[in-house]
Amino acid sequence: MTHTHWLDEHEQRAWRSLQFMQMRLSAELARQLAEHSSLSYPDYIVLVALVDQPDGRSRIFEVAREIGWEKSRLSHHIGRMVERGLVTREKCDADRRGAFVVITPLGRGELHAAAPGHVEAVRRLFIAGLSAQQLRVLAEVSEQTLARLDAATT
Amino acid sequence: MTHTHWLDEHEQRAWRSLQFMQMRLSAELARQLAEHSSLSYPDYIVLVALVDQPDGRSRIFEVAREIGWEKSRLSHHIGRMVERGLVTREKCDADRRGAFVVITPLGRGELHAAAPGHVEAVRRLFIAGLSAQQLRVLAEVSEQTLARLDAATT
DNA sequence: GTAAATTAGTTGATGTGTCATCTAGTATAC
DNA sequence: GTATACTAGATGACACATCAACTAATTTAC
Repeated sequence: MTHTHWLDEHEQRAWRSLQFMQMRLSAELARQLAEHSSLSYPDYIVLVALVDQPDGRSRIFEVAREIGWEKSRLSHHIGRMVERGLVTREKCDADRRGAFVVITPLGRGELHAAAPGHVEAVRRLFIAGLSAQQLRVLAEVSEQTLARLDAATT
Repeated sequence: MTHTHWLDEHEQRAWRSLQFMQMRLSAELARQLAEHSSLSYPDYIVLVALVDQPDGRSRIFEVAREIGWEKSRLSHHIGRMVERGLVTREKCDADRRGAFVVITPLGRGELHAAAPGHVEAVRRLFIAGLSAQQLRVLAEVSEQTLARLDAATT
C-alpha cells in the first residue's frame, strides 16, 4: 500500500464545485417541475424517452439504456407512474420475457405542459450563463469521462 | 406565453452528457465505497466535514452549509449514523436550540480506511483524464453557475 | 419588556434508489 | 435436444431524500 495521491488545490476546487453545481442545479430543476406541473424530475425523464417513439412505446430495456438507469430502478418507477396513469405496461409478443412501456394521453398532456417551463429553467439557470467555448469544453470533458468510465467498468 | 426556446444540438449535447457523467460517476464512486468500506457515499461526505474540525465536532447547521444539504436530510442521516456508532449528537450550551455532531473513534477509523481508495477512484475515473485547462474551465463553469443559482433563488 | 419573526433542529409521511434474488423466456454449446 | 448460460423484467427489503409540520430557543422591532 503506497502513499495516497491526494487531490491538490485545483483538483479539489474543480471536483467540489462540480458536485455542488450538480446538486444545486438538479434540486432547483426538480423544485421548478414540482411547482409548475404534476411531474417529478424522474417522471419527466422517462416520459421524454417515450414521447418521440412511434406510438409512444418502447421496450423497457431500451428506455433504461436511453436514460442510463438500472433496470430495477426503472421497473419500480414505471410501477409508480402506472399508478398515476402516466404510462401503461404492455406484453411483448416477439420476446415473451419482455414488456413495453407506453405513454398515455395523460402522460403526454403532462409532459407537454411541463416541458417549456423545464427547458426555460435549464436555459436560465445553466445554459444562458455559458459561452459557446465553455459549452464545448463541458461536452468534451463529459464525453471523455464517460468513455473512461466505460473502459474502467468493463 | 411565447414560443419556447428549445435547446439546440450543442446545448443538448453538453447538458445531456454532463448529466450522464454525473450519474455514472457518482454511481461508480458509491459502488467503490460500498465495496471497500462500510461507509456509504453520504456517510463519507458527512464524516469528511467533521474530521478536520477541532475535536471532530461541528454544529449541525454548519455541517449542512459545508456540504450543501438541507437540514432535514442531514438530521435523518445523522440519526442513521448514530445508530451505527459513526457519530454522536451533543447538546449545545451556548445556543440551546442547537446541537453538535461529533465523529467517534469508530467513525474516524472507517473514514481513514475508506479515504485513500475513494480519492484514488476520483483520480482514476475523473481527474486523471483531464488536462489542467479542462480542470480550470470546469471549476470556472461550476462556480459561475453556482453564483447564477444563488442569484436566481435569492 | 413584550410581540413577532427568525433560526436550529426533529419528526413522520411519502417518494425515490439500490441490492440481491427470483421467474421465465431465449440463445449457445455440445 | 438437453444442459448451460444469458437476458428481460419484477419484487421485497432497506437506505436515502424531500416536504410539511412541529417544538423550542433566539433575535428583532417597537
